[in-house]
Amino acid sequence: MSTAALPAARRRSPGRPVAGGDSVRGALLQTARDLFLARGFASVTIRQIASAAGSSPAAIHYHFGDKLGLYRAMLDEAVAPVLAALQRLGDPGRAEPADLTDLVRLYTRMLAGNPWMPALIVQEVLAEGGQFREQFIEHFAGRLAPLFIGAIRREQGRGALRGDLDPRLAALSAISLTVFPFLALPVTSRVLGLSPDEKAVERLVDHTTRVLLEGIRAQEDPA
Amino acid sequence: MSTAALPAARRRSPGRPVAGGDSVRGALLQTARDLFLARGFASVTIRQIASAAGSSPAAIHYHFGDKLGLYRAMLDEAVAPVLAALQRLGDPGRAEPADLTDLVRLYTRMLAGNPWMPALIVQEVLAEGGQFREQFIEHFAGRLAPLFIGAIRREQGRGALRGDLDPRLAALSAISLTVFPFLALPVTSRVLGLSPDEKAVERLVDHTTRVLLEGIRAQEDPA
DNA sequence: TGTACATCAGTGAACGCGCGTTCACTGATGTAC
DNA sequence: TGTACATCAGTGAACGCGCGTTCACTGATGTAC
Repeated sequence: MSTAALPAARRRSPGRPVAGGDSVRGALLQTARDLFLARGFASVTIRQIASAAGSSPAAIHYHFGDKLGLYRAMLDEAVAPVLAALQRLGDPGRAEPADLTDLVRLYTRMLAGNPWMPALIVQEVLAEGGQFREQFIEHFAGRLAPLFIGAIRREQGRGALRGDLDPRLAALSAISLTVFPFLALPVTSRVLGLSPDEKAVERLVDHTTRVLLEGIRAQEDPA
Repeated sequence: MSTAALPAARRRSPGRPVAGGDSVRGALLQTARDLFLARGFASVTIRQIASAAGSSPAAIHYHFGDKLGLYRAMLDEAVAPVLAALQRLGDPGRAEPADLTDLVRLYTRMLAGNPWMPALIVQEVLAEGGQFREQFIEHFAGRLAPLFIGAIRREQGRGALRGDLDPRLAALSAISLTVFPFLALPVTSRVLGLSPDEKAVERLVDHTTRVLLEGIRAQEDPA
């Protein structure tokens, strides 16, 4: 039984790898996303990432220059497709601007479909010193907020929402109801027994939109 | 002009300090709270804390054993008074159980009155690997959630809230509307122009309770 | 089509810095007699 | 009330580890002729 001296795993030998294999670069990016977003920039070492990706710290330097370079590349790659979708949504050339229900539904599905996003928001936007806050404000929040406020103002103008409603606070409520359940899932799954599966997400969307719309609509019987 | 050799600040000399001075221990705890909650455990070094508190790394070892010991002591001290207040609230011997409006108002004021709490929740509860998640669930969330659900069930039983409402989702909405605005302040202050001053907090409470209560109350005219 | 050479995509080992921690020491304070 | 001594509340300097980074090298691949 000579199990003792077995190499733990097939290690890549020195020299340029044969073509067609899976790229070290891609493995590093994916591993970096998992580890950085779960535990934060400072808590993760490049040795941990390299080892989990089956590579070496030097490969990180080769591809990304340094630790921060890897981090930024990971963020760019993760965020790009979501950013593109948002860009299309805010396009003023669209036939019909999105209404409040659409926005809540779309935002909720975006969060549900990209499980790394809540971690990104917590670690890199809301936490002080987060690397991504400025970009997030410029590209996400700064674009979404006007869409919410615009939708509220339009429906308020039609008399469908209370006239004394502050559109900024109403937008805040909409975003709170939409985003917080995903941020708080590690807690609510335990104290409220909530789960993130697809059926639960749809029930959440229905509940949220109903609470929001009932909560801000014009009263039929003003006292 | 012999400014070059001036000592940067009055430094404590070796030996036991004279009595009546402000304690190094207290200064370390307060500085640790500011730095740890703003930037996270791993990003802050004990040299930074010691230096900002006008002390030395060795003093941290003397009082708290190690870095984690300082961190735990800081958490305990910060959280103790809030925990005590919560304990009184959940006391079953109280004459009247808190209703939903009371709970939202109380929770909001707790967050507004302890500006370090949102940072604590983001850094140490919602972030993966947060040191405080278990304690938070046991002592805060695990106690608050039943109070919210209880209040909702009671008002539902009276027919004041929609009968088809899931009390767990309604509690989630209440907590979302209450907590998220404080977590998101670094972002909303810039994209929505919101401020955390006292007047704004009171307007927020009024808005939130109204949206919530209108959003979940029984319909006068069921279709 | 061969072939020589530059380039590419990495590796393994070493380096220096700064981190948490520890050590030997200091001098004011509390206490027993 | 003095005084001797133990204890307390720290300090400054040093230690070792592990971190991000760098260096010299390797061998497959692409390209010019």
